[in-house]
Formats: sequence, C-alpha cells, structure tokens
Amino acid sequence: MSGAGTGRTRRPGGKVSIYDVAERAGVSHQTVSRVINGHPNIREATRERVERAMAEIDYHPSGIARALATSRTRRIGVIVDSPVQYGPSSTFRAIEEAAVDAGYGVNALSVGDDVDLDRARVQEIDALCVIAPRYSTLSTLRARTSGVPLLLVKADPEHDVLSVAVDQYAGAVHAVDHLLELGHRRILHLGGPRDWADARVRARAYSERLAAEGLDPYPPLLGDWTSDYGYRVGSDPAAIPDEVTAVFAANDQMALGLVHGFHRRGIRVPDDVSVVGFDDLPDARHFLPPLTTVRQDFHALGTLALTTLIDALEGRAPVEGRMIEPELVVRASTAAPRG
Amino acid sequence: MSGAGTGRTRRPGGKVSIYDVAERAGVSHQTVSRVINGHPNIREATRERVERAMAEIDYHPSGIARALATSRTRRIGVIVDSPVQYGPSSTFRAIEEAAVDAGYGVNALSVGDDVDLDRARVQEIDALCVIAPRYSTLSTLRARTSGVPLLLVKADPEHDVLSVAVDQYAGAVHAVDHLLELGHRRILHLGGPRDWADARVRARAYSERLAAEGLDPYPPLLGDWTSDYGYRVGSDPAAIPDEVTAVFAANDQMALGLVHGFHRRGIRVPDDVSVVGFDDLPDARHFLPPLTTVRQDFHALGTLALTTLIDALEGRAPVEGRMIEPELVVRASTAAPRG
DNA sequence: CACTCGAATGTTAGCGCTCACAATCTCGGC
DNA sequence: GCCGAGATTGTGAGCGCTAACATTCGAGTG
Repeated sequence: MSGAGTGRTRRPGGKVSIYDVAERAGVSHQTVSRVINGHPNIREATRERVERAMAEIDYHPSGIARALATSRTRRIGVIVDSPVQYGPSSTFRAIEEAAVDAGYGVNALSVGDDVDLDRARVQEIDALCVIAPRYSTLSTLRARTSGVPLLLVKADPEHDVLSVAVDQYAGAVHAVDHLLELGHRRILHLGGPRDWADARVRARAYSERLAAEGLDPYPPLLGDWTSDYGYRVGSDPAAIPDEVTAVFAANDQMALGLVHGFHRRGIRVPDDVSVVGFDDLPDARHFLPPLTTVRQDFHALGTLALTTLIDALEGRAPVEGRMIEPELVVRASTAAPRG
Repeated sequence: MSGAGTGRTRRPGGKVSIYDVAERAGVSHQTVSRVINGHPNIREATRERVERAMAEIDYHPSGIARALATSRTRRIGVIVDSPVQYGPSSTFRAIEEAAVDAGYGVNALSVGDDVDLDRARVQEIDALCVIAPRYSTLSTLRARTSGVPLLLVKADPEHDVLSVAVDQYAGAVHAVDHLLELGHRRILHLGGPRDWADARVRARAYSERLAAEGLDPYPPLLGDWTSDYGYRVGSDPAAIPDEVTAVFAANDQMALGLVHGFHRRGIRVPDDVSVVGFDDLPDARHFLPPLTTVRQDFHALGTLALTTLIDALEGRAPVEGRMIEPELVVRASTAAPRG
C-alpha cells in the first residue's frame, strides 16, 4: 500500500516523485523514468503525456535517488591548491561553468597543506580535478585516490594520468626571447617555489633558453609568488647583481613587488632594468609601468580541463590538444638595455 | 534474498554496507546505524565490536544513501556573484573551509547574469549562501528560493533574511574621514555599479559624511569595479573637475587604474591628488604609490557567514555580531592637499 | 516471584530512482 | 488471417541508509 495507485496526489513533504507523475499520466513509473532519461523507445504521444504531467505537478527528478540507484553522482570534486591566487581561482570558475553546462555539479575542496580525502567525501563524486598542484600535493593524492578518475591541471603533462596544461615552457621562452630580442644579456629569473610544477618548468625554460644562446643563466631566486617577496628582492641591494639588466619574474605579483622595491632604491623600470611577469593579471596593464607579461588563458584552461575530464568519464574519445598556448603581452616594463 | 544474513562478505562492487558490518559484528544493521550516528543507548561492548568491524572491512557510510533516507544532504550551495574578484573569491574559500570543518560539503554555483536555480540543483543542498549580491540577483533569488534556508553575504543587513556583512558604511566613513582629516574639502567618489549593494552603501556614506561636514558631495561617478574604468576616468581630462584634491574609489582596482590614468596626464598621486581605495587587495601595498585603502577581512566574513548559517540550520542560537568591522590602512597614496 | 519499566536490540518499511526482466502490442510478410 | 520480430510498456527488486515500531532483556518493586 501507499504505493502508486492510491489516490494521493502529493505527499505531505511536498515532494513529487515519479510515481506521482506516473499516476497522473496514466503510465508506469518506469515509463516516466524512461522519458526523463531520454530513452529511445517511447511513443511520442506517451512522452508528451508524461512531460505534461511533469510540468503540471512541477516534478523535478531527485539527483540523490538517482545517485543511489546508479552510483554515479554527476558531481565532480575540484581541489584548488592555492585558491586565493588569480590563476587557480579563475580556472576553478571556468571548470565550474563548464561542469554545470555539462550537467555536472561541482564540489569545492580547497586544500591547505594536506589533502584530506576522507573529509572530501570522495565517495560522493564521480571524478576529481586538481588545480595548480604542487609536487607534494600530487604524491599525497596519488596514494589515496582510490579509484576515482583523476585529472590534473598542471604545468608538465603526465604520462599515466589525465592532464591538461598551459604550455609553461613555451610561455617562459616567450618571455626570455622578448628580453633577448631587446638586447638583454644579463637576465635574472625570479622563480616560484621549488615545490610548484609551474615554477619549475618556467625556471627550466629560462635556463635552457639562455644556455642555448651561449649565455650564463643566474641561479634563480626562489620566491613564494607574493608581491611581498618581490618587494624584498627589489629593495635589497644585495639580492640582485648590479650588472643585471632584466628580470623575468615567474608571476605578475612578484614582478609588481619587484618594481616597487626597485622604485624605493631609485632604480627605474624599464629605464634601468626591464621586468617581465607571467599570468597577465587583469590589473597588470595598469601597474606603473604597465607590465609586460605572458598571458595565460585560465578560462580556456578550465574549460579544456572539464571537457577532457567529462569525455574520459563518459567514454568519449578525448579531444586533442591538451596544451593551451600562452601569449606574450608587451607593455611598458621592458625596453632595450641602456647602451 | 541476497539480504543481510547470507554468507557474502563484500559485494562485487567493492562497496561495503552497514549490512556487511552488521554481519561481521554479529548485530543488526540498525545497531550499526546507531553506532554511526552516536545514538545513546548502545552497550559499550557492542559499540566497540561494531567499530572494530567497521575498521576491519574499511567501511565508510554513504552520504548519498543517508541523504535519501533523511532528506538532508549536509551540503550547502554557495553562489558567488562575481567570482573572479578578490573579495568574493576569498570569502568563498573561507566559507568552504568552515563548511568542511563543520562536516558539510560545498556546492559551488557561480552565476553570470542570471540565477538558474534549477541547474543549481537546489534539491541537493540543505541551505544556500549567496555572496556579494547585486540587487537584481537578490530579487530573482527571493522569488525562487523555494524553501531552502538562505543566507546573504552583503552590504546592508536585511530584516527578514539571515545575513552577514562587512560594515560598508563604517568603512566608507573611515576613508572619507581620513581625507577630511588631511584637510581635503573637494572630495570625489568613484563608485561601483548602481546595482551593487556594497557600492550603494559606500556611496551613501560618502554623501552623508560630506554633507555632515557642510560640504557638497559630487555626484558619484559610477564604474564597474575594473581598473580599466579607473584608468578611463583618470586619463580623461573632462571626467573629474580640476578643483578636486582627493578621490575615494569604491575599490582598489578602480583606484589603481585611476592612478595610472592620472599618471598619464602628469597628475601625481598623492602630490596633486590623493586616492583612497577599498578592499586592501594583497597587492595594494605594492602599487605605486602604495595604496591607502580600507581593509575588509573577507576570511572572517566567510567564517562568520558559515557559522551563522549552520547555527540556524541546526537550530542553535545564532551568534551575535553579524557585522565585520573594516579597518583603514594608511599608505602613500594620500597626503594633505597642496596649500 | 510475577510484574513493570527502561535500556538495548531487532524488524519492517520506505526514501526516489534505475535495472533486469517479463509482458504486451504492432505490423509486415506469407 | 496467422506468426515472429521489433517496439513499447509494466513488474519486482534493490541501491544503503534511517524512522518507527516491536521485541527482548535485566533489574528494581511490592
């Protein structure tokens, strides 16, 4: 009893189930289910009747019940390593948008210094997407992912794991080449933390590019991405050798701080030293001087990440081109070195 | 059949259910459920036996099944209006952290220009939290929230809705007072979009504060929060009356662009014009000149938001003090007007 | 020492959906 | 006008859990 056939229209809870729809449309609950899921073999007239019934009693399928029955939640977990940074956070948003468009929900899981996948409720997601990972995060993750499909958004593509990336190497080469073309020979790299994949690739590109030109790379200064760090370096007379004429900073924030630090010491950018950043923050064009930098299209990255993941999840052939190409944006923080 | 008592240990799917635990511990599934939920009347010995069994077969309760049975998901939806902005995004992160600590999951739901609550799967969340809302978003929302508890993170506290806020009015007063104390009398406000609650409150504070001093407020220029807008205003000779000696910008980004625009016209900050921002972006201290601004503690805001929401959700007495106090940070973009 | 009562545990029935299978219907071909 | 292959619809069970009620157990009472 209390089954489908009784006279009830809506249960007290206000919830409407497929049984209510079925009853109203004069079909079985299973037929309703088929209509919902776009099953092929449904007579047109029946489908219409069911759809009308659904609309009339304002029926909405329960994702929870569906998840229980199918053990697929249509929800993906997104771990953002350093969520307050512009890059990760805009990537996250792009992923989220794309996910919603694909009919998936997004479970946000940020992470301080440890990844606690138990709290992350891994069982309630169909897949996991990790943004801007540090190497340390990655290894913790690998050990515990326990069956959930995984996609990495990171610097260097990985062999055995699904991943997408902005081509950090190419981006860094753009930056260095720009300085070389301007005539700089004494170029320093203000790098990101050793533990960050992006940082490492950029640093490697810097060294290799200079070496290829027969120039000696300086040992990179390793910062923490913050403008504070850049400021410290810029304002400390001992931090950067005097003969340096250009600095390639691994991100815009450190570049900003660096310029500030230089300014305090009376070193002018670009007159005395040129500075290139990385990221192209929305505000970088209004820094003083407007910053020459390498633009990463984080939105495209996020979209690519999600579509790649969903393709894999639904067994479709993966799209090709898992690398986004960055782009050099020349502004006013770089110039030819003084004769 | 295939019920509890049969000899199966783990089902092929690799999933372990309370029945598996029950069997192993020699109790009924319901007893297991009681142990999981910390039900009082369980003999200590039984509890231990069950807990051991859970550990041995690595049992983890299914949130999905629990959600279906209880119709509570322990998940909250968080809508972020303009997710790429620093404020909203760091508030979001704080909320997320606090949510996880409280045992809740977070469903990210960003929103472009419309709020599509159907896609938002409102049925799968216990409550909704909306960050940095525009008035238009609010009204759409109010019409469709359909029973889900709602918390607003916004500028002006609301009577009939749960809400938390940074005291925008007080913050704006700090900014204007600072300029007044420096001796400025011709103060312009570079405001945010009309549709934004925060922007409106700041603009109102500006006008009222000046009026209280017997000064004539200028009609605020209404921007779109971007540094581009600030730049346009700053570089356009017609945009700002010449006699103005100080500008209170409604956020740091517009302030940054404004300074850039002034710079292009040869107007020096703070020598010729003082500029105050709002937010205290992490990089604001390294702008040139370092920006005087009003700091909002977004992290505290997010934490407050979530605890308030959870308290309400679980029927606890709400904490008092739903307003976060902002703080003036004086740097180098403000000075006394030239004699 | 039967008797009551609360503590501790078990039993049954869903939550709203899908899956696997069974049943019925429809129609072309002979 | 009958048969079989699809097309279309229905039936029962179960996903893993909790809620409500039923039962058992042990100790305190008169």
